[in-house]
Amino acid sequence: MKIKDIAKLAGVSVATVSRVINNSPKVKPETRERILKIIEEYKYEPDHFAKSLRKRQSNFIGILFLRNSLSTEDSYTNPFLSGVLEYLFHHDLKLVLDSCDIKSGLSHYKKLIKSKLVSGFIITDLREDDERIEYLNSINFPYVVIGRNKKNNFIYIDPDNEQGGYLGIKHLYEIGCKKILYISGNKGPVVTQQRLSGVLKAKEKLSVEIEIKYGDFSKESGYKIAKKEDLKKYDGIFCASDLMAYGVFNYMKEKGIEKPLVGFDDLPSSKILGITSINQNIFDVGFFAAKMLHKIINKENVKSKILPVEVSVRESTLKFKK
Amino acid sequence: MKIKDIAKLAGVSVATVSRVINNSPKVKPETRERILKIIEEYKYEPDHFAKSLRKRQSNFIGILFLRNSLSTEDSYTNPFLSGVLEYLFHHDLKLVLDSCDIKSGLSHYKKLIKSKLVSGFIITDLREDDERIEYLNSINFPYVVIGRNKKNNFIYIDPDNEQGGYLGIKHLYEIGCKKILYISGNKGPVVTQQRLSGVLKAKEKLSVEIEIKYGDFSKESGYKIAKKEDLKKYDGIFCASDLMAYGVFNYMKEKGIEKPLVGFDDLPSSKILGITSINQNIFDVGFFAAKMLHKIINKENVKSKILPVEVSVRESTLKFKK
DNA sequence: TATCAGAATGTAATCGATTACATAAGAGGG
DNA sequence: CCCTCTTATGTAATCGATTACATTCTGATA
Repeated sequence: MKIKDIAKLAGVSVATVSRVINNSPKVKPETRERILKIIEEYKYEPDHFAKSLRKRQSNFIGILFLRNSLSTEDSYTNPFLSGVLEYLFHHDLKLVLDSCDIKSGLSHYKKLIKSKLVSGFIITDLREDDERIEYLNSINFPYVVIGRNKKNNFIYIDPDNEQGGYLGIKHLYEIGCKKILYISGNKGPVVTQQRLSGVLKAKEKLSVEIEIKYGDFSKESGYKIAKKEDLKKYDGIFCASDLMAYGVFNYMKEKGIEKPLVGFDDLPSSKILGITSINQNIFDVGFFAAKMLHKIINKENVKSKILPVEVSVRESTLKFKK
Repeated sequence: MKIKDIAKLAGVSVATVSRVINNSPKVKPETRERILKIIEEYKYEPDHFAKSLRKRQSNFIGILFLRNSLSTEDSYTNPFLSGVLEYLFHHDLKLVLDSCDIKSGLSHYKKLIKSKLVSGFIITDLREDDERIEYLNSINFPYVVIGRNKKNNFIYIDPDNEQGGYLGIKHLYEIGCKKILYISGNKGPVVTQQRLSGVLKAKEKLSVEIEIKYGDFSKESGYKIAKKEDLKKYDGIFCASDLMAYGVFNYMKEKGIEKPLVGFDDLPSSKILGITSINQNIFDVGFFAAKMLHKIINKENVKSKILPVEVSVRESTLKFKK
C-alpha cells in the first residue's frame, strides 16, 4: 500500500494525498475527509525511507554507548533511556542505539552523520578533551552532552554535583555531626572536583570540621579507607559514591561500628541497604537531554542545564537524628 | 557528497561506483581500487535512506519498551541491550528503540511495520495471550520473543528458570539443608510456574523437605512472609526473586536470625549484600535474541533457545558450608 | 455574461541510491 | 582480419514519497 494506491482509491492525484498527510492547508475539507477515511481504512503509513529521503531530514537521534559499558552494575542507563524515550514518544522522534569502541568511536559517529541517518546526538561517556566534541563543533552538527568537562565548550546537561556535595555535609551537620570524614573520588573525573567543591563550600558555611581522603569510587577503596582510618575520630562519614559507602558499610558492620553514613548516586542497593544518599534525577537528565537536542536541531536557542539533586534520607543517618 | 560526485571524480558512471560499494564482482580491479581510494579520501558514505528505499530493505530491528517500565530498579535492560548491541555491532544492523503504552502498543508496532522502518522485532514484556504475537504471526513478520507464555506459539529465548529452581534447592541441599522454605512468586507469571517446577523436581530427586509459600516477587512480600513464618522450623530459605530475598534478609537482620538464604535473578544488590542467587546470563539473552532474529529475517531456520543459569555463590550460604 | 482572483488539484521533477538492460571493449579462435 | 563471447562500463528506470509549478475550477464582481 503506497501513496499511489490511496490516490487511486480516492480518485485524486498523489500530490493531494501527500498534502493531506502533511497537513497542507490548501486542500478542500471534503476532499481531505474522504482521503483521511481511506487512509484510516487501509491503515496506510508513508514509507519512512522515502519520506526522509525526499524531505532531507531524519527524525532519528542517536546515542552511542561504549561497547560493554552497559554492565549489570550500571543503574544509570535505564532511567536515562526512559527519560529520553518519554520525550521522543511525544515528538515523533526515534532513537537509534548503537555501540562503538573507544578507539573507532569517532568514525562511527561520522558514518551516522555522513549517511544522514541521524539528525543529532546525545553524547554520553564524556571524556576530558573529547575528540567527538571537536569534530561535531567543526561541522556544526547538533548534539547535547551528558556531563561536563573542563576543556571543551558545548551545551550540556548535568546533575548539580556541587550542590550534592553541599547537601551531603549539610544533612550530616543537621543531625549533629561536627567532625566528618569525606571520602572523595580519585582526582581524574570532573565530578570528583564538583562534589568536593560542594563539600568545601559546606565546610566553610557551616563551619564543620572535615577530613578528606581519596578513594577511587569503588567499593574496595571505601572498605580500605574505612579500615585504615581511625573511625572513632569522626561522628559522620560522607562518600562521593554509593559504592564506596557500601565498602564503608561492610567494614563497619564487620567491626560493629555505628556511624552516620551518606553515599552519593542513590543506587538501587542503597534503598535496600537503607543508606542515605544523594539522588540525581536521571530520568530528568534523559528527558531534558532529548528536549534540548530537539531544540538544537530546530535551531532554537538552548542553554546548558544543571539539574537539582536531593538527599534520599534513610536509616543510615535517620537513626542518629536527634 | 553523493555517489554522483564520486563518479565524476573517478571519471566513471554512478553504476560503477555503486557496484564497488556493493562488492559486485564485475568491476575491473584497477577501477575498483581507484574508486575506493576516492571514497576513502572523501569519506563518502551512501545515504542511508536512499539506499534502504531503493533496496527495499531496512537494517533496523526494533525494540519497544513499555513506557516507564525502565525503572531504576530494573537491572535487566542494561546487560540485555548490551548483548543486543554487541551482536548488531558486528552485523551492520541498527537498533531502533521506542516506547509505547500497553493500550496503544499494537498500533505502534503496526506503524513501524507499515512504514517499512524495521525488518524485525525483539518482543519484551510478554503477556499471556499477547495480541502482538497474534498480529505478527498473521502477517508473518519476523520477531523473536524474550520469555514464553503458555498460550502462543513462537520462537523465543528464555533463561532456564526451571533449572534455576532446581539448582537453588540443590545448592542448599549440598551445604546441608534438610528442611527448606521456598517463597514462590505469585501464580500469574509464567516464571513462577517454571521456577516452582524446578524446585519440586529437586524435592523429589534429592528427597529434601520443602515448604512452599507464595509471595509476589516484591521485597515487602518477602519480609511479610519471613515475619509470619516460624523460621526456626527451617534450615534454609530459597526465594523466587532477589527482592523477596532482600525482604527476608532485612527481617533476619532485625531479629538476629542467621539462616542460609538464596535469591533468584542475581540483581546487582545481591553482590553487594553478599546474597547467593541464581544468575541468568542476561547479556547472552540479548545477544542470542538479536542473532536469532537476524536469522529469522534472513529466512534461515531457527529453533527456540533455553539458556543455562548458574548459582552465584556468596556469603549468605557460603558461611554455612560444612 | 464576461472577467479574474484565489482556491483546489494535477503534472512532473526530485531526493540518492540500485540494477535491468544496452553497449563498448577486449580476448580468443578460425 | 573478422566474428563471437566475455567482461567492463554506461544509460536510464525505479524505489515512494514531496513540492515547485502549471492548470483547472469556483464564485464574486462589474
